[in-house]
Order: sequence, then structure tokens, then C-alpha cells
Amino acid sequence: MARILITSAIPYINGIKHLGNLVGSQLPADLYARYQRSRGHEVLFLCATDEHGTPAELAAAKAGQPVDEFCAQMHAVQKEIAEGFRLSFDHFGRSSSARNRALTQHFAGRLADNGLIEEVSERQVFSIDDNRFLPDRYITGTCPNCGYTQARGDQCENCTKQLDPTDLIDPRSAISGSTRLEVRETKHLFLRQRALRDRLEAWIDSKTDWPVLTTSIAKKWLYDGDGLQDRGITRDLHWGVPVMRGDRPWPGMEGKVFYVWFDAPIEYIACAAEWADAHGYADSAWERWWRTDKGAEDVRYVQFMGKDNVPFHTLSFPATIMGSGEPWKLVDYIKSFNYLNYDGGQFSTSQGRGVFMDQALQVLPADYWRWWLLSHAPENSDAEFTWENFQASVNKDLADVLGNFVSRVTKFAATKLGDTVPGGGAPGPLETALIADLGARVREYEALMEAMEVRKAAAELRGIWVIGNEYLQAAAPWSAIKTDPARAEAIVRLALNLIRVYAILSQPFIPDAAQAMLAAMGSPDAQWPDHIGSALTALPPGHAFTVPENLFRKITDEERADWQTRFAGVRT
RNA sequence: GGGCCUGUAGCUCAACGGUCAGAGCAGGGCGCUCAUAACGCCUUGGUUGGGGGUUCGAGUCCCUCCGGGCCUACCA
Repeated sequence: MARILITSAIPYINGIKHLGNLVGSQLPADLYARYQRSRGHEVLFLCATDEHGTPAELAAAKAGQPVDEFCAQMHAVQKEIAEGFRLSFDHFGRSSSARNRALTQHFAGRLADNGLIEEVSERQVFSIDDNRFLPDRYITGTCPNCGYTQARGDQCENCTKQLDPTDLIDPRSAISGSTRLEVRETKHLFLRQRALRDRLEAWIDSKTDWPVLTTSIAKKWLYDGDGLQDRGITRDLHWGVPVMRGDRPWPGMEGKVFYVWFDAPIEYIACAAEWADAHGYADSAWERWWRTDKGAEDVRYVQFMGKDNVPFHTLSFPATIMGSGEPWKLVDYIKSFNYLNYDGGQFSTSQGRGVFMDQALQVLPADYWRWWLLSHAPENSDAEFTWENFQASVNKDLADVLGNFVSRVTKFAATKLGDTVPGGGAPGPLETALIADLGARVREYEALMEAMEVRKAAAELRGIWVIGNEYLQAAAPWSAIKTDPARAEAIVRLALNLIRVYAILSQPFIPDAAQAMLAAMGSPDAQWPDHIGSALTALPPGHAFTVPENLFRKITDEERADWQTRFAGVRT
């Protein structure tokens, strides 16, 4: 039995995430976690909300709430939605937790002790009316290059020219519109990533099995221009982890907080501690997942994230861990995803474009979305969600291929042979062939799941469902029952067992339907079918089963058209 | 500007440099009647974005052009 630590990129707190966010990290992470658990491995699957930073402060202000209350409320909302999607986190933590505060300060102290922190004085724009320093992109003005009046302080979106906020003509705060801006001196801490560059490079180079998307982004940052840059890890904000050197004050840094991208990855560790706290476990319980000197040397750590998160997970966070000089677990595998687009454009949280997680669940149960999203995961390139494709895939794959299979088997069995597994007949050549075919396919499915080939695994699973229908067609119990009832009983016995096996195999993708199938088969036992032949005799003659409600309903053309219209515009 | 990814059948996607470029859906034909008008079998359909090159052999490697997307370090 292996021990597998799984983390999903932690969603930002400032709103409900859209389906693109979901499929890029939490959902495939859940797929993997569920699969590894069902294979009998010990899994710790962690996620949390990422709560610090300027956008959180602004979102709270907009909602008219203190930022801590806002975050607490949004955390609860995201937690509930995650449960709605059946995301099986062992713990859903908060980057604002006391555990993360202490760990973040601890890491900063260790880095400083090891000479990897540099204090740098910078000049930044301060908005007098907002009473805050403004990140470059929160300053707008007229582009000196093209005259565009809505240019941001980091880059003009119109002519794409890179800008410095002081380049802007008539600069103003993007938050309040105030023009009372001034440049002020401020001191910040920088993580000396340059000093760790060679170690990071060697480490990245050793990861030859990582997805191209992951390593190419990492190498771009390692080699681009002057190479890896030192990174500021503090900000002049009110909401965040206060800058401390371990448990001691940091002279000159009073009133400042750590940069959200410094504390957010540390939450992966802190979340494990939160998990232990929530269950009343000792520190050793979480340390055996994270400290290689305390039992984590045999842990395999896998991270899931969208491509925009890759630099922080391949460079910044590893630099933090390496630089600490302490035996923390480094990630073993990074599965990264491209973006999911929505009907010809991008999903957009800020513009409210696309389908958001709460809306999705109002329209259809989790399994429908899980199946479509995972079977179309943007692994090799950006993918696109359209309602036509969603309707076609869900109706065909779930309702027709799987749902109808369960329906036709259970209804035939119950109607013709009673409400228990029939005992007559014996397996023949068709059954032998099915078992051989299924066995080979399950082994392939296992290999794809192990490799996190999400789309291919979904296709293989679908193929596994299909052979059930092929078998029924060939065996034709509806004919056999007229001439050779014992033969029909043998067919039905196998088909009912097939439903149970399908439930187990399908559970990572569609957990609710899988549960319904197991319940209908009266089978609390969900042992992975290591041996197909014996797995297909798990339900013995005389075992009671029930006919379940249809597992999946079809999406009608009217519904599709309605949803298309409803989600075409901007979220209100 | 630089970097990376991407372009394959009407649609969504596969194909360690090596049979005739495959699969699902959609389309066409046949079969079945247990089932959610579901299922099964057969089948139409591609000058692999254009052009050049390397190679015994290129969807795959190189050059170039065209199109789409992402990143570019102070949003997270």
C-alpha cells in the first residue's frame, strides 16, 4: 500500500469559481484521489481557500463586510459547493488559518537565517484616498504609447506595451478613481531565488516524466532573459500573514504582510496540520505526510493545477522549501492543465462569463458535469465547452450507454427472473470472452488512471461500459429465456455482477451514480476488481437486488436552448 | 518584441519517425425488441492549415508562411 499526498491548487476567495477553474485542478485531483483510495492506497487529499491579497480586500469592501468575515463566509460557500461536486477533500482548509500564519512566518525566518532573504527599498504608488499602496495593475491611465485611456499600470491592453505605472498619463486609482497618487518609498523582503537557481534547475531536469506543459513553463522562467529573478514576498496590505521572522518581530517590516503567493503554497502544509487538528490528531499525524525525517520519505506527492499556477509550484514554492534547509517533502509530480473556454471565448470570473459552479449544480447534478468536464479535460491544449457538445456527450455516454445498460439488465432480471440473483446455468464461451476483454480493458484503465491521462481514462471507461451492451446483444437473454431458461439465468447473473463492477470502476468519475448502482445491487463491498473473474461472481445466486431509478436523464433540446440563452450574457 | 502550446473527418479528440492516419459523436444502411425510440453490426467521410527540406520512410523532425491560444515575474 502506497501513501499518496494530493493537493489541488487552492481557489481564490473572491468569488465562486467557474467550470474552467474546476476542471483545471480540483476535479482531476479528486478523480485521482478517489481512484487511489479505491485501489487501497492511503491518500491525503487537501485543498483550501486562498484568502489573502488585494482582490480579497476589495471584494470584501464591495460587499460591505470586514475582510475576515467576508472570507469566512466565502469559505463556507466554496466548501458547500465543493461538497456539491463531491470533491472528496480530506480537509478543506483556509490560508488564513493560525497554522498557516505560523508556518509562513517560520519559513520566512528559516530563509532569513539561511541568508536567502534580502531587504529592498522600492518606490511604489500610494493612493492617498484609498489609503493603500496600489499594485501596478490597479492603476489606470492613458497609455503614452497609443493613447488608450484605460491602460493598466503594468501593461496597456490595447497596444500590449509593457508599462511602469509612472509612465501613465493622468494616472488614477482603479479602485476609487482618485488621482491623488504619490510615489512613496517602501521596504520589502525578497526571496533570493537566484541563489537557489542551480538547485532548482537540477531538480526540474530530474523530472523527466512531467508533462511538457509543466516543464516548459518552469524552464521558461529559469532561462528567460537574465534567468530566474528574486521575488518580493511581502506587500503593504492589511489582510495577510503579518511579517515575522519566525516568532520574532521583523524590525522595519511592521504593518506589512507576506505576499499571497508566498503563503498560499505553504497552506498545502498548513492544511495537513489543520486536518490533524480537526480530527484531534497529534502533530506526528500530519508530519508523516510532510516531513521526510518523520515518515514522509515514502510519500508520493502529486499536485494538480492550471497552467497559470505552474511557475509558483515549480520554482517559488520549491525555493521556499529548499531554502528552509529543513526536510520538507518536495512535490513528485505536477499535473497541469490548459484552459477551458466557453462557447467561443474565455470563462471570466471578473466579467461573469460562462457557467459558475453554483449555477452548474442548480441546472444538473454533479455527475453530469464531472463526466463531461473530465472526459474533455484540457490536457494537451485549451478545450471548449459548448452546450451542444455537453448535451450530446452526457445523453450518449451516461444515459444511453451506461444508464440504459443498468436499466435494461435490472428490469429484465426483475421482470423475468425475480428480485434475486438467479442461480441457473453456467458460464460459456461468450462469458469467457467477455471476462478476457474486460480484464484487458480494466488493466488499461488502471494504467491510464495511474498516469493521470484523464481523457483517455474516460474513453477507456466508456469502452468498458460499451462491452456490456455488446455482450447482452450477443447473449440475448430475452431469446434464451424462451428456449433455455437456465442459460438466461447465467447471462443475467453475469450482467448484474457487471453492474457492480461498473459501479466500482466508475466511482472516481461519477460517484453518485456509482453509489446508486452499488445500492441497487445491495453491495456494500466495493473492492477493486483485481481479478475480473472472481469480481464477476461477487453477487452470488439468491442475493437480493433492486431496480434503481434511471441513473441519468437526458438533456432535452429545449433545456439546452434555454441554458444557452440563460448563460450567454453576464452573470448577475 | 521574446517564449511555449496548438492546427488531423461536419464536431470533439487519438496516433514511441515505421501496416491502409484511428475512435466517439453526427450522417447512411441493416439487425434486435430486454431497455431511457435505448442497444448491436456494417458503412460514407481526411492532399493531417499552405509551401519547401531531411529521411529508405514524415501527421510526427527542420525551415518558412498563415490561423488559434497562453505566458512574459506587482491579479491571484
